[in-house]
Amino acid sequence: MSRAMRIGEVAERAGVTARTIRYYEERGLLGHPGTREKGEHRVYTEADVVRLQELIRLRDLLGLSLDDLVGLVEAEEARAALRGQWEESSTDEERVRIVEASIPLVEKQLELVQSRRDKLDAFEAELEQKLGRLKRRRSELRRGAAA
Amino acid sequence: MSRAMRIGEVAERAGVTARTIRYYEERGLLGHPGTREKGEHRVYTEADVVRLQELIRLRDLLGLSLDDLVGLVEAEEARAALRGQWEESSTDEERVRIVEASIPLVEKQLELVQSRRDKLDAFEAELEQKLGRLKRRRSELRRGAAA
DNA sequence: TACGAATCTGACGTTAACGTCAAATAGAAG
DNA sequence: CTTCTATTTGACGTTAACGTCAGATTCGTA
Repeated sequence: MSRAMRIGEVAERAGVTARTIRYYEERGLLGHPGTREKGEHRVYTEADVVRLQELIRLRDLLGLSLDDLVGLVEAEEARAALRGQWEESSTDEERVRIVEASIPLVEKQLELVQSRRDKLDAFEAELEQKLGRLKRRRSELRRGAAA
Repeated sequence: MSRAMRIGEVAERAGVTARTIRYYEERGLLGHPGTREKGEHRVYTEADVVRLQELIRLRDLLGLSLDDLVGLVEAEEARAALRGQWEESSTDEERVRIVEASIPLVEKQLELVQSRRDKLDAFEAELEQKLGRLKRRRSELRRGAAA
């Protein structure tokens, strides 16, 4: 198990405030529901930090809203729940199910990232064309002005 | 000259509302200041549509705030103003200055787009690694479960 | 066990980027 | 000139994503 941490440390490592973390939990993005008495301090692990950092990244790089993020996470958990009903046998099967549930989530994230990158590629190409036209036009004008 | 248009048509073509266009003008991003009597309808050209679409794109793809966009645009106009003081001679020199003023702006946009794309590339690579690990782990677990 | 720093739980405040509404007006069409 | 629709200005409303504050409480430490 990784070292236990409290909200302040997690916030600092993820580059957000404690308020943000509480708000994300309130929205259902973070935290282990039902494992904390009212008033107790929240306890996090290394995996939670990684998770939070991923969410922040999706938010910042793709501009996803918290609703979007909730959608992603819920899709993950819905799959996990469906799989969970089907058969609850050994501990190894349990792990398989966890792994299988997270694969479509990562695939979805990949789609989002790639789609955005494609759009940026197209934008970049247009800007380069435009820059080329401007530079060409500039030298043409300079030639004309010098004549 | 390209066909003249009013705010409704511009809004539809750019995929925004008229309110957004007025707000952008209020923030100094759009419109030709001092060329309209109070109460008159706003008149736009094809170039204005292109300009607006670019702003929308920077906003949506990069998540730039209106303050960010104002910063970009002001940088452009500041250069144009500086250049304008220096020498005001012929009409051709005028055009050179306009072209020269817009080059750094396009370059700045290119930087922003490329920087964002780099980050997305890195994110994409990480997600693919993660996906590979998950799939490998899945087949390992299945093998173990079958034994 | 007493202390002090960090955390907890409400609750209300803030900002950007528009949405919405009303009354007046502009401008194209007949 | 009338009519009708789109537009204008001004003002207030809305939402997401936290910020901020206060008083109570928890938890590592001396």
